[in-house]
Amino acid sequence: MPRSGASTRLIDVAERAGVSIATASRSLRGQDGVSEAVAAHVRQVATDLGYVVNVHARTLAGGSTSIVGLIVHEIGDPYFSEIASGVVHLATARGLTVQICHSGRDPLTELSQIRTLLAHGTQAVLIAGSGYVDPNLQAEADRELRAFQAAGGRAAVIGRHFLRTDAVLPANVAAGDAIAEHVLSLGHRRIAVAAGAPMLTTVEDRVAGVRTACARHGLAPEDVPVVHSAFTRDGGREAAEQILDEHPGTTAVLALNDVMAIGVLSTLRARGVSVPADVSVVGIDDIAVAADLAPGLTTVRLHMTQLGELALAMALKPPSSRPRRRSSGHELVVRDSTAPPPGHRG
Amino acid sequence: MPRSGASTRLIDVAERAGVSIATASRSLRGQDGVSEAVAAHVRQVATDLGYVVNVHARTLAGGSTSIVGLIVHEIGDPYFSEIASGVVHLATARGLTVQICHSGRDPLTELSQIRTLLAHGTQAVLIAGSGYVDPNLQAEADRELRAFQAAGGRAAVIGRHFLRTDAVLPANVAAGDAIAEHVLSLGHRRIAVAAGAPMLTTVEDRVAGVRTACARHGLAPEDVPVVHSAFTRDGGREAAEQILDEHPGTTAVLALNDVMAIGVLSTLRARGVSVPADVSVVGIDDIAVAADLAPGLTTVRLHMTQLGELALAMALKPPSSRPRRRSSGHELVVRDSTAPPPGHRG
DNA sequence: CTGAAAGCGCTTACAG
DNA sequence: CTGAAAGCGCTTACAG
Repeated sequence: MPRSGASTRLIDVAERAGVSIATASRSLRGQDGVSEAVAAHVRQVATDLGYVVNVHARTLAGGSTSIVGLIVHEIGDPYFSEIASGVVHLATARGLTVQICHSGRDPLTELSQIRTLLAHGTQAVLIAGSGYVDPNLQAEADRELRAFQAAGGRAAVIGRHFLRTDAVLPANVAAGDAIAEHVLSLGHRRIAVAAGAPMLTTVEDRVAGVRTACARHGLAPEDVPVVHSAFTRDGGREAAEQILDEHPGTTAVLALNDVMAIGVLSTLRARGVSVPADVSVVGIDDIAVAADLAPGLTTVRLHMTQLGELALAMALKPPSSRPRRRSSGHELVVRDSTAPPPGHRG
Repeated sequence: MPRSGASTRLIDVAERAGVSIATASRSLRGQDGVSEAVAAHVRQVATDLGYVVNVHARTLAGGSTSIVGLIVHEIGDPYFSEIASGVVHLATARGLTVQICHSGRDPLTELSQIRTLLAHGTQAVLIAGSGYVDPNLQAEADRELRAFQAAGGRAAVIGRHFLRTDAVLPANVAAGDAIAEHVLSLGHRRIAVAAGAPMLTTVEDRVAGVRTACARHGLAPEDVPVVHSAFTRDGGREAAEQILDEHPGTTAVLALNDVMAIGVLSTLRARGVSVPADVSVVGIDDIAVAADLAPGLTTVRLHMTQLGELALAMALKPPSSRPRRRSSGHELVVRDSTAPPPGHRG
């Protein structure tokens, strides 16, 4: 492994500058308690020698880390890669490095990733991705994060989690409401929902929003079938197949995220169902590619890049006595995948 | 900052297991020189206590690091998020954590990211994304990486770089050849290329492949205009506009990556040009969404996830005396965005 | 303002 | 097979 002994150490700088390592350390960190002349000299020597602090030694000795941990379900998923992009951009601007882990939407994996990040002495950990409906699933993670925060660490989540941390809350309920309201006001009454796993709070919240809008229009829960599948493109395919088979006559499919909507569109295309002439399709998130699908996907913009930036910004602020919560903006983006139902008189 | 004292330490495990920290350390690392019974007991205790090794202490003490650095142009770009996904998956399986940095396709930024990663004592650094046509742009980076590797660090790149490291070479020339050959054999002769910045070796190589195929079919370089723009979706839009304006009569647009192809499709749609009836469009990469565009994008599959895994796997092997090179597989994936040119007798 | 010294948590010769 | 001890490079009380 890279022997740090191979490179310049603080003691080399100190000796060359004719001071103690304590003084050298203080000079380099810009702490006061050192005469400016000495400090300047030390800094010059350090530059000449190409000195770079050993992060491990610094962290172990109690100095601050410059690492931020980010846990995502899967970095290949556009929702998460857009969040990650926001995090990395802000982190870079602040001189921080980002460590990325996969949770795979599994509470146990998530816990072990949290532990890894804490062991790496990250100064902040960010958890992107849905929480779990059953609070017990995150109880252990909550315990770890509280201890971490009690010791001065920082944490923030994106989504509704049962964790005592700062949180950025995507407008999931409002988004569910908005997509349902949109198709309802177009005249649709035979609506089906392509949803991710029911254990996810994101799914629960988006379904709740859909239900609210439906109720407003006089549709009972049993009138609107919800098909649960994986919260992925392939999950969307499966959900669409099930909807077509079990609920023929459906005129609008509400996919609870854009990647599922992509799967839904794929299945409809394969089955020769025209969108939006026969069936309207809606998503949520507005991932970058949503505008470029054909038909362009009607969806709700959740500003993932901003979500990521926001979460990191919160985590970097001094902690408040109680966890902060911030909601993200959201707006319905109407494109070409939705229209009035067939035979509808507009 | 997060005091690691807040969490379980090796000495806690050792005490609880009734052994010395030396024995505990050896047990946990699976080193021999410990009776299996003792080792098993220690491991059990560690698990019970939720012990996670402090990476900084381990590294400082001379153990190996468990961090891998990954430099990408931009994690929000599907090409890179798919590579990152492969890297993170393999890394997780090997008990490694991945640090991600953005290069922004800028040599200077890239250099500073390399420096940061080295200072963090990563055991390996992976550079994904194109190299630069001018070797001088990476001379300093090369120097740093050589020193790093001389000291036992590992490095690998994805793409053609002027760096003395292991390398995974995406089949860029072959891919360029394949897409050109495909449209040429469909009968197209009025072909234009939507390319990224000419300073990138990836662009240079893909253009070279295109030229080769064109030459085979009797087309001179001046017969095939190459429009350079940003290697992004918006770059694709701009390139397509320029092609439509300056080269009317073009029947096939070769976009040098899928995100540019998405931009090209977007512009064609906006301008009312039908794909593939009026104009055929091809991409390269086969990002996940390529299959779900409408029309489905004809492209060359480069297996980015595997590229990422491969690069990490190489970097994790013991170094060879001279840099290794591996080429990736590639295959033309014909979908619905290509057809014979208008009026062509098949 | 400056320095000697303890200690962060771990690994690895070196002894037993 | 097991343990006591040195040491990795740094930071930070604690003395001067």
